[in-house]
Amino acid sequence: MPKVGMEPVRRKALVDAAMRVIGDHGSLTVTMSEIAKQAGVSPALAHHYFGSKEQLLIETVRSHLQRLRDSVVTELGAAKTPREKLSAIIRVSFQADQFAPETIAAWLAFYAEAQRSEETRRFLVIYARRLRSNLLANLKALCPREDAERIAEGAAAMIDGLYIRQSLRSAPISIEASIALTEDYINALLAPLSQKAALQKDR
Amino acid sequence: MPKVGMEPVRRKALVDAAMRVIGDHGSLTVTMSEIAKQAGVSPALAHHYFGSKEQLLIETVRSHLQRLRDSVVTELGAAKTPREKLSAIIRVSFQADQFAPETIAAWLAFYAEAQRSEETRRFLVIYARRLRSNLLANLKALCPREDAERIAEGAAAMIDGLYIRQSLRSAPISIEASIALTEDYINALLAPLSQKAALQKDR
DNA sequence: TATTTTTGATTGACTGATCAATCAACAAAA
DNA sequence: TTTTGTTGATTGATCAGTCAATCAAAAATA
Repeated sequence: MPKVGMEPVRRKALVDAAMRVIGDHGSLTVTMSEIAKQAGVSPALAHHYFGSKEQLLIETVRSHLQRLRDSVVTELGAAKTPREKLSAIIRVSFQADQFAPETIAAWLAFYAEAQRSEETRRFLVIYARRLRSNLLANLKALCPREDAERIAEGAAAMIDGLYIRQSLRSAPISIEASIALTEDYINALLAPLSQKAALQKDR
Repeated sequence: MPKVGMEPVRRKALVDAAMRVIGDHGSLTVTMSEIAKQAGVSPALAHHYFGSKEQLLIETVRSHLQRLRDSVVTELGAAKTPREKLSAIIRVSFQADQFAPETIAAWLAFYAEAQRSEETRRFLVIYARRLRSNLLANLKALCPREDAERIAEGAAAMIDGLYIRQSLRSAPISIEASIALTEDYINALLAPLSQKAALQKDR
Protein backbone atom coordinates (compact mmCIF):
# COMPACT_ATOMS: atom_id res chain seq x y z
CA MET A 1 0.00 0.00 0.00
CA PRO A 2 2.55 2.56 -1.09
CA LYS A 3 1.59 6.07 -0.10
CA VAL A 4 3.36 9.32 -0.65
CA GLY A 5 5.35 11.00 2.12
CA MET A 6 6.80 7.80 3.48
CA GLU A 7 10.37 9.01 3.53
CA PRO A 8 10.47 10.52 7.02
CA VAL A 9 8.48 7.57 8.39
CA ARG A 10 10.89 5.04 6.90
CA ARG A 11 13.96 6.96 7.93
CA LYS A 12 12.81 7.08 11.51
CA ALA A 13 11.80 3.42 11.48
CA LEU A 14 15.20 2.44 10.12
CA VAL A 15 17.16 4.57 12.55
CA ASP A 16 15.16 3.21 15.48
CA ALA A 17 15.56 -0.31 14.19
CA ALA A 18 19.30 0.20 13.86
CA MET A 19 19.50 1.34 17.46
CA ARG A 20 17.60 -1.70 18.64
CA VAL A 21 19.57 -4.18 16.58
CA ILE A 22 22.90 -2.65 17.55
CA GLY A 23 21.90 -2.69 21.20
CA ASP A 24 20.85 -6.34 21.08
CA HIS A 25 23.82 -7.38 19.07
CA GLY A 26 26.18 -5.25 21.12
CA SER A 27 28.14 -4.28 18.06
CA LEU A 28 28.09 -2.33 14.83
CA THR A 29 28.77 -5.48 12.83
CA VAL A 30 25.11 -5.85 12.12
CA THR A 31 23.81 -6.37 8.61
CA MET A 32 21.60 -4.04 6.68
CA SER A 33 19.26 -7.00 6.31
CA GLU A 34 18.82 -7.32 10.06
CA ILE A 35 18.13 -3.64 10.45
CA ALA A 36 15.72 -3.58 7.52
CA LYS A 37 13.93 -6.66 8.77
CA GLN A 38 13.54 -5.09 12.20
CA ALA A 39 12.10 -2.02 10.52
CA GLY A 40 9.81 -4.17 8.42
CA VAL A 41 11.18 -3.19 5.01
CA SER A 42 13.55 -4.69 2.48
CA PRO A 43 17.31 -4.15 2.67
CA ALA A 44 17.13 -2.40 -0.67
CA LEU A 45 14.95 0.30 0.80
CA ALA A 46 17.46 1.04 3.52
CA HIS A 47 20.06 1.65 0.84
CA HIS A 48 17.58 3.69 -1.12
CA TYR A 49 17.09 6.17 1.71
CA PHE A 50 20.51 6.22 3.31
CA GLY A 51 22.84 5.46 0.44
CA SER A 52 25.17 3.36 2.56
CA LYS A 53 25.37 1.46 5.78
CA GLU A 54 27.86 3.95 7.16
CA GLN A 55 25.45 6.81 6.60
CA LEU A 56 22.64 4.98 8.33
CA LEU A 57 24.85 4.35 11.33
CA ILE A 58 25.87 7.99 11.46
CA GLU A 59 22.26 9.09 11.40
CA THR A 60 21.60 6.64 14.18
CA VAL A 61 24.26 8.17 16.42
CA ARG A 62 23.00 11.61 15.59
CA SER A 63 19.43 10.80 16.48
CA HIS A 64 20.48 9.15 19.70
CA LEU A 65 22.51 12.14 20.84
CA GLN A 66 19.74 14.48 19.79
CA ARG A 67 17.31 12.69 22.05
CA LEU A 68 19.76 12.84 24.93
CA ARG A 69 20.24 16.52 24.33
CA ASP A 70 16.51 17.16 24.41
CA SER A 71 16.26 15.45 27.78
CA VAL A 72 19.04 17.60 29.18
CA VAL A 73 17.46 20.81 27.93
CA THR A 74 14.12 19.92 29.47
CA GLU A 75 15.58 18.99 32.84
CA LEU A 76 17.89 21.98 32.94
CA GLY A 77 14.92 24.23 32.35
CA ALA A 78 13.13 22.79 35.35
CA ALA A 79 16.10 23.25 37.67
CA LYS A 80 16.55 26.61 39.38
CA THR A 81 19.89 26.93 41.18
CA PRO A 82 23.28 25.97 39.75
CA ARG A 83 23.52 23.13 42.24
CA GLU A 84 20.11 21.84 41.12
CA LYS A 85 21.19 22.09 37.53
CA LEU A 86 24.25 19.97 38.26
CA SER A 87 21.98 17.34 39.77
CA ALA A 88 19.71 17.53 36.74
CA ILE A 89 22.62 16.84 34.39
CA ILE A 90 23.66 13.85 36.46
CA ARG A 91 20.11 12.56 36.69
CA VAL A 92 19.62 12.66 32.93
CA SER A 93 22.90 10.84 32.33
CA PHE A 94 21.65 7.90 34.34
CA GLN A 95 18.03 7.97 33.19
CA ALA A 96 16.54 4.50 32.98
CA ASP A 97 16.49 4.32 29.18
CA GLN A 98 20.04 5.64 28.91
CA PHE A 99 21.28 3.16 31.43
CA ALA A 100 19.59 0.10 29.94
CA PRO A 101 22.09 -2.60 28.94
CA GLU A 102 21.20 -2.39 25.24
CA THR A 103 21.64 1.38 25.20
CA ILE A 104 24.99 1.09 26.91
CA ALA A 105 26.07 -1.61 24.50
CA ALA A 106 25.15 0.61 21.57
CA TRP A 107 26.90 3.57 23.13
CA LEU A 108 30.06 1.56 23.52
CA ALA A 109 29.87 0.33 19.94
CA PHE A 110 29.68 3.93 18.76
CA TYR A 111 32.74 4.87 20.76
CA ALA A 112 34.63 2.04 19.13
CA GLU A 113 33.35 3.09 15.70
CA ALA A 114 34.55 6.64 16.35
CA GLN A 115 38.09 5.34 16.09
CA ARG A 116 37.48 4.77 12.40
CA SER A 117 34.68 7.06 11.36
CA GLU A 118 35.58 10.71 11.55
CA GLU A 119 31.94 11.73 11.41
CA THR A 120 30.91 9.47 14.27
CA ARG A 121 33.84 10.80 16.25
CA ARG A 122 32.69 14.37 15.64
CA PHE A 123 29.27 13.64 17.12
CA LEU A 124 30.74 12.03 20.20
CA VAL A 125 33.15 14.90 20.68
CA ILE A 126 30.21 17.27 20.59
CA TYR A 127 28.46 15.22 23.24
CA ALA A 128 31.58 15.12 25.42
CA ARG A 129 32.08 18.86 25.11
CA ARG A 130 28.45 19.56 25.88
CA LEU A 131 28.49 17.45 29.00
CA ARG A 132 31.68 19.13 30.16
CA SER A 133 30.49 22.64 29.41
CA ASN A 134 27.10 22.12 31.05
CA LEU A 135 28.85 20.96 34.18
CA LEU A 136 31.42 23.74 33.96
CA ALA A 137 28.93 26.55 33.57
CA ASN A 138 27.11 25.61 36.75
CA LEU A 139 30.23 24.78 38.72
CA LYS A 140 31.65 28.21 37.97
CA ALA A 141 28.76 29.67 39.95
CA LEU A 142 29.91 27.66 42.95
CA CYS A 143 33.68 27.87 42.94
CA PRO A 144 36.66 29.50 41.23
CA ARG A 145 37.12 28.83 37.53
CA GLU A 146 40.18 26.58 37.82
CA ASP A 147 38.52 24.39 40.40
CA ALA A 148 35.38 24.27 38.31
CA GLU A 149 37.36 22.99 35.35
CA ARG A 150 38.98 20.24 37.34
CA ILE A 151 35.71 19.14 38.87
CA ALA A 152 33.86 19.21 35.55
CA GLU A 153 36.51 17.02 33.98
CA GLY A 154 36.38 14.60 36.87
CA ALA A 155 32.61 14.40 36.99
CA ALA A 156 32.37 13.82 33.24
CA ALA A 157 34.95 11.06 33.51
CA MET A 158 33.09 9.47 36.38
CA ILE A 159 29.83 9.46 34.46
CA ASP A 160 31.42 7.88 31.40
CA GLY A 161 33.30 5.43 33.59
CA LEU A 162 30.15 4.28 35.35
CA TYR A 163 28.71 3.59 31.92
CA ILE A 164 31.59 1.51 30.71
CA ARG A 165 31.72 -0.47 33.94
CA GLN A 166 28.02 -1.09 33.59
CA SER A 167 28.61 -2.58 30.17
CA LEU A 168 30.40 -5.57 31.69
CA ARG A 169 27.31 -6.52 33.69
CA SER A 170 29.35 -7.95 36.52
CA ALA A 171 28.36 -6.30 39.78
CA PRO A 172 25.91 -3.91 38.13
CA ILE A 173 25.45 -0.65 39.97
CA SER A 174 21.95 0.70 40.35
CA ILE A 175 20.88 3.99 38.88
CA GLU A 176 20.55 5.49 42.35
CA ALA A 177 24.01 4.31 43.38
CA SER A 178 25.52 5.76 40.21
CA ILE A 179 23.86 9.09 40.84
CA ALA A 180 24.96 9.00 44.47
CA LEU A 181 28.59 8.33 43.52
CA THR A 182 28.66 11.26 41.14
CA GLU A 183 26.90 13.59 43.57
CA ASP A 184 29.32 12.54 46.30
CA TYR A 185 32.22 13.40 44.09
CA ILE A 186 30.95 16.89 43.43
CA ASN A 187 30.01 17.49 47.05
CA ALA A 188 33.32 16.22 48.33
CA LEU A 189 35.30 18.45 46.00
CA LEU A 190 33.13 21.50 46.57
CA ALA A 191 33.05 21.21 50.38
CA PRO A 192 36.58 22.38 51.19
CA LEU A 193 36.24 25.20 48.66
CA SER A 194 33.11 26.71 50.16
CA GLN A 195 34.69 26.28 53.58
CA LYS A 196 37.69 28.25 52.40
CA ALA A 197 35.40 30.88 50.89
CA ALA A 198 33.58 31.19 54.21
CA LEU A 199 36.86 31.68 56.08
CA GLN A 200 37.86 34.30 53.53
CA LYS A 201 34.64 36.16 54.24
CA ASP A 202 35.13 35.94 58.02
CA ARG A 203 38.46 37.69 57.89
CA MET B 1 64.68 -21.67 7.51
CA PRO B 2 62.24 -23.80 9.41
CA LYS B 3 63.54 -24.74 12.82
CA VAL B 4 61.96 -26.69 15.62
CA GLY B 5 60.42 -24.95 18.62
CA MET B 6 58.94 -22.03 16.70
CA GLU B 7 55.51 -22.34 18.24
CA PRO B 8 55.98 -20.02 21.25
CA VAL B 9 57.88 -17.53 19.12
CA ARG B 10 55.13 -17.39 16.49
CA ARG B 11 52.34 -17.24 19.04
CA LYS B 12 53.93 -14.26 20.72
CA ALA B 13 54.66 -12.55 17.42
CA LEU B 14 51.05 -13.00 16.32
CA VAL B 15 49.57 -11.80 19.57
CA ASP B 16 51.81 -8.74 19.55
CA ALA B 17 50.99 -8.10 15.92
CA ALA B 18 47.28 -8.38 16.66
CA MET B 19 47.59 -5.80 19.42
CA ARG B 20 49.39 -3.41 17.10
CA VAL B 21 47.02 -3.86 14.19
CA ILE B 22 43.95 -3.53 16.40
CA GLY B 23 45.39 -0.41 17.98
CA ASP B 24 46.15 1.20 14.64
CA HIS B 25 42.89 0.17 13.12
CA GLY B 26 40.96 1.06 16.26
CA SER B 27 38.70 -1.93 15.85
CA LEU B 28 38.52 -5.70 15.98
CA THR B 29 37.36 -5.85 12.37
CA VAL B 30 40.87 -6.55 11.25
CA THR B 31 41.68 -9.44 8.96
CA MET B 32 43.82 -12.40 9.80
CA SER B 33 45.87 -11.44 6.76
CA GLU B 34 46.73 -8.05 8.23
CA ILE B 35 47.74 -9.56 11.52
CA ALA B 36 49.76 -12.30 9.89
CA LYS B 37 51.47 -9.83 7.58
CA GLN B 38 52.38 -7.63 10.53
CA ALA B 39 53.84 -10.69 12.23
CA GLY B 40 55.71 -11.64 9.07
CA VAL B 41 54.00 -14.97 8.47
CA SER B 42 51.26 -16.32 6.24
CA PRO B 43 47.59 -16.15 7.26
CA ALA B 44 47.49 -19.92 7.17
CA LEU B 45 50.04 -20.10 9.94
CA ALA B 46 47.94 -17.92 12.19
CA HIS B 47 45.08 -20.36 11.74
CA HIS B 48 47.44 -23.25 12.29
CA TYR B 49 48.44 -22.02 15.73
CA PHE B 50 45.25 -20.41 16.95
CA GLY B 51 42.54 -22.36 15.21
CA SER B 52 40.35 -19.34 14.69
CA LYS B 53 40.39 -15.59 14.63
CA GLU B 54 38.29 -15.45 17.76
CA GLN B 55 40.80 -17.50 19.67
CA LEU B 56 43.68 -15.30 18.56
CA LEU B 57 41.81 -12.24 19.73
CA ILE B 58 41.05 -13.83 23.07
CA GLU B 59 44.70 -14.69 23.56
CA THR B 60 45.51 -11.10 22.70
CA VAL B 61 43.25 -9.74 25.42
CA ARG B 62 44.63 -12.24 27.84
CA SER B 63 48.22 -11.31 27.15
CA HIS B 64 47.44 -7.62 27.40
CA LEU B 65 45.78 -7.98 30.79
CA GLN B 66 48.55 -10.24 31.98
CA ARG B 67 51.11 -7.57 31.24
CA LEU B 68 49.03 -4.97 33.05
CA ARG B 69 48.74 -7.27 36.01
CA ASP B 70 52.48 -7.80 36.16
CA SER B 71 53.03 -4.04 36.27
CA VAL B 72 50.60 -3.70 39.14
CA VAL B 73 52.21 -6.48 41.14
CA THR B 74 55.65 -4.94 40.71
CA GLU B 75 54.55 -1.47 41.70
CA LEU B 76 52.48 -2.69 44.61
CA GLY B 77 55.51 -4.54 45.92
CA ALA B 78 57.56 -1.35 45.92
CA ALA B 79 54.91 0.66 47.80
CA LYS B 80 54.88 0.49 51.58
CA THR B 81 51.83 2.15 53.12
CA PRO B 82 48.23 1.62 52.00
CA ARG B 83 48.12 5.20 50.76
CA GLU B 84 51.26 4.64 48.71
CA LYS B 85 49.78 1.47 47.32
CA LEU B 86 46.70 3.38 46.19
CA SER B 87 48.93 5.82 44.37
CA ALA B 88 50.83 2.95 42.80
CA ILE B 89 47.62 1.44 41.42
CA ILE B 90 46.64 4.78 39.94
CA ARG B 91 50.07 5.37 38.51
CA VAL B 92 50.13 2.04 36.73
CA SER B 93 46.69 2.64 35.25
CA PHE B 94 47.95 5.73 33.52
CA GLN B 95 51.39 4.44 32.58
CA ALA B 96 52.62 5.87 29.31
CA ASP B 97 52.19 2.67 27.30
CA GLN B 98 48.75 2.02 28.74
CA PHE B 99 47.64 5.51 27.95
CA ALA B 100 48.92 5.61 24.37
CA PRO B 101 46.14 6.26 21.83
CA GLU B 102 46.58 2.89 20.13
CA THR B 103 46.40 1.04 23.43
CA ILE B 104 43.29 2.90 24.40
CA ALA B 105 41.73 2.20 21.04
CA ALA B 106 42.44 -1.50 21.45
CA TRP B 107 41.10 -1.46 24.98
CA LEU B 108 37.88 0.09 23.79
CA ALA B 109 37.56 -2.44 20.98
CA PHE B 110 37.85 -5.24 23.51
CA TYR B 111 35.11 -3.75 25.66
CA ALA B 112 32.86 -3.65 22.64
CA GLU B 113 33.80 -7.23 21.76
CA ALA B 114 32.93 -8.33 25.29
CA GLN B 115 29.31 -7.67 24.44
CA ARG B 116 29.43 -10.64 22.10
CA SER B 117 32.26 -12.87 23.26
CA GLU B 118 31.62 -14.44 26.62
CA GLU B 119 35.28 -15.31 27.02
CA THR B 120 36.48 -11.77 26.32
CA ARG B 121 33.91 -10.53 28.77
CA ARG B 122 35.24 -12.89 31.41
CA PHE B 123 38.73 -11.48 31.11
CA LEU B 124 37.54 -7.91 31.36
CA VAL B 125 35.41 -8.76 34.37
CA ILE B 126 38.47 -10.21 36.04
CA TYR B 127 40.38 -7.00 35.31
CA ALA B 128 37.54 -4.86 36.68
CA ARG B 129 37.29 -6.94 39.81
CA ARG B 130 41.01 -6.88 40.37
CA LEU B 131 41.19 -3.13 40.05
CA ARG B 132 38.29 -2.73 42.44
CA SER B 133 39.62 -5.19 44.98
CA ASN B 134 43.14 -3.75 44.92
CA LEU B 135 41.70 -0.34 45.63
CA LEU B 136 39.33 -1.70 48.24
CA ALA B 137 41.95 -3.62 50.20
CA ASN B 138 44.04 -0.52 50.69
CA LEU B 139 41.14 1.82 51.31
CA LYS B 140 39.89 -0.43 54.07
CA ALA B 141 43.08 0.38 55.96
CA LEU B 142 42.17 4.05 55.80
CA CYS B 143 38.43 4.19 56.44
CA PRO B 144 35.41 2.08 57.38
CA ARG B 145 34.47 -0.74 55.07
CA GLU B 146 31.31 0.84 53.63
CA ASP B 147 33.10 4.05 52.78
CA ALA B 148 35.96 2.08 51.28
CA GLU B 149 33.56 0.27 48.98
CA ARG B 150 32.01 3.47 47.72
CA ILE B 151 35.33 5.11 47.14
CA ALA B 152 36.79 2.07 45.38
CA GLU B 153 33.82 1.95 43.03
CA GLY B 154 34.12 5.65 42.29
CA ALA B 155 37.86 5.59 41.74
CA ALA B 156 37.61 2.61 39.41
CA ALA B 157 34.90 4.38 37.44
CA MET B 158 36.98 7.52 37.22
CA ILE B 159 39.98 5.63 35.90
CA ASP B 160 37.94 3.87 33.23
CA GLY B 161 36.15 7.10 32.39
CA LEU B 162 39.39 8.97 31.87
CA TYR B 163 40.37 6.25 29.45
CA ILE B 164 37.21 6.41 27.40
CA ARG B 165 37.32 10.19 27.23
CA GLN B 166 40.90 9.95 26.09
CA SER B 167 39.81 7.76 23.22
CA LEU B 168 38.02 10.66 21.55
CA ARG B 169 41.24 12.67 21.34
CA SER B 170 39.44 15.95 21.71
CA ALA B 171 40.90 17.91 24.62
CA PRO B 172 43.33 15.13 25.57
CA ILE B 173 44.24 15.07 29.24
CA SER B 174 47.86 14.52 30.19
CA ILE B 175 48.98 11.54 32.20
CA GLU B 176 49.81 13.79 35.14
CA ALA B 177 46.43 15.51 35.03
CA SER B 178 44.66 12.15 34.95
CA ILE B 179 46.62 10.94 37.94
CA ALA B 180 45.94 14.21 39.76
CA LEU B 181 42.19 13.96 39.13
CA THR B 182 42.03 10.47 40.54
CA GLU B 183 44.23 11.31 43.52
CA ASP B 184 42.09 14.36 44.20
CA TYR B 185 39.01 12.22 44.23
CA ILE B 186 40.43 9.84 46.80
CA ASN B 187 41.84 12.63 48.94
CA ALA B 188 38.61 14.60 48.86
CA LEU B 189 36.54 11.61 49.90
CA LEU B 190 38.97 10.45 52.57
CA ALA B 191 39.51 13.89 54.15
CA PRO B 192 36.19 14.26 55.99
CA LEU B 193 36.42 10.64 57.16
CA SER B 194 39.82 10.95 58.80
CA GLN B 195 38.63 14.20 60.34
CA LYS B 196 35.67 12.39 61.82
CA ALA B 197 37.92 9.60 63.03
CA ALA B 198 40.16 12.14 64.76
CA LEU B 199 37.17 13.72 66.49
CA GLN B 200 36.04 10.28 67.60
CA LYS B 201 39.44 9.67 69.16
CA ASP B 202 39.39 13.03 70.98
CA ARG B 203 36.19 12.25 72.79
C1' DT C 1 79.17 -42.15 9.60
C1' DA C 2 75.76 -42.38 6.08
C1' DT C 3 70.90 -43.30 5.18
C1' DT C 4 66.19 -43.23 5.77
C1' DT C 5 62.14 -41.88 8.40
C1' DT C 6 59.54 -38.97 11.06
C1' DT C 7 58.04 -34.67 12.65
C1' DG C 8 57.16 -29.77 12.92
C1' DA C 9 56.94 -25.44 10.31
C1' DT C 10 55.17 -23.16 6.56
C1' DT C 11 52.68 -21.66 2.58
C1' DG C 12 49.90 -21.01 -1.95
C1' DA C 13 45.82 -21.98 -3.73
C1' DC C 14 41.26 -22.77 -2.98
C1' DT C 15 36.35 -22.83 -1.03
C1' DG C 16 32.20 -21.34 0.91
C1' DA C 17 29.77 -17.99 3.19
C1' DT C 18 28.51 -13.46 4.05
C1' DC C 19 27.09 -8.95 2.83
C1' DA C 20 27.00 -4.20 1.00
C1' DA C 21 25.47 -2.29 -2.89
C1' DT C 22 23.02 -2.13 -7.49
C1' DC C 23 19.38 -2.45 -10.74
C1' DA C 24 15.55 -3.43 -13.34
C1' DA C 25 10.89 -3.84 -12.68
C1' DC C 26 6.36 -3.05 -10.70
C1' DA C 27 2.57 -0.77 -8.01
C1' DA C 28 0.04 2.94 -6.43
C1' DA C 29 -0.73 7.73 -6.05
C1' DA C 30 -0.70 12.41 -8.16
C1' DT D 1 2.00 10.02 -17.49
C1' DT D 2 5.08 11.18 -14.11
C1' DT D 3 6.58 10.58 -9.53
C1' DT D 4 7.35 8.06 -5.29
C1' DG D 5 7.79 3.81 -2.82
C1' DT D 6 9.21 -0.74 -2.88
C1' DT D 7 11.33 -5.21 -3.71
C1' DG D 8 13.57 -9.67 -5.66
C1' DA D 9 17.33 -10.98 -7.84
C1' DT D 10 21.98 -10.41 -8.65
C1' DT D 11 26.77 -8.95 -8.44
C1' DG D 12 31.30 -8.33 -6.72
C1' DA D 13 34.27 -8.10 -3.00
C1' DT D 14 35.96 -9.64 1.18
C1' DC D 15 37.49 -13.07 4.41
C1' DA D 16 37.72 -16.93 7.64
C1' DG D 17 39.01 -21.23 7.37
C1' DT D 18 40.88 -25.65 4.84
C1' DC D 19 44.07 -28.62 2.52
C1' DA D 20 47.55 -30.71 0.14
C1' DA D 21 52.16 -30.14 -0.69
C1' DT D 22 56.95 -28.64 0.46
C1' DC D 23 61.03 -28.15 3.16
C1' DA D 24 64.35 -28.71 6.61
C1' DA D 25 65.71 -30.30 11.02
C1' DA D 26 65.85 -34.14 14.21
C1' DA D 27 65.62 -38.92 15.25
C1' DA D 28 66.06 -43.51 14.12
C1' DT D 29 68.27 -47.01 11.66
C1' DA D 30 71.75 -49.30 9.23
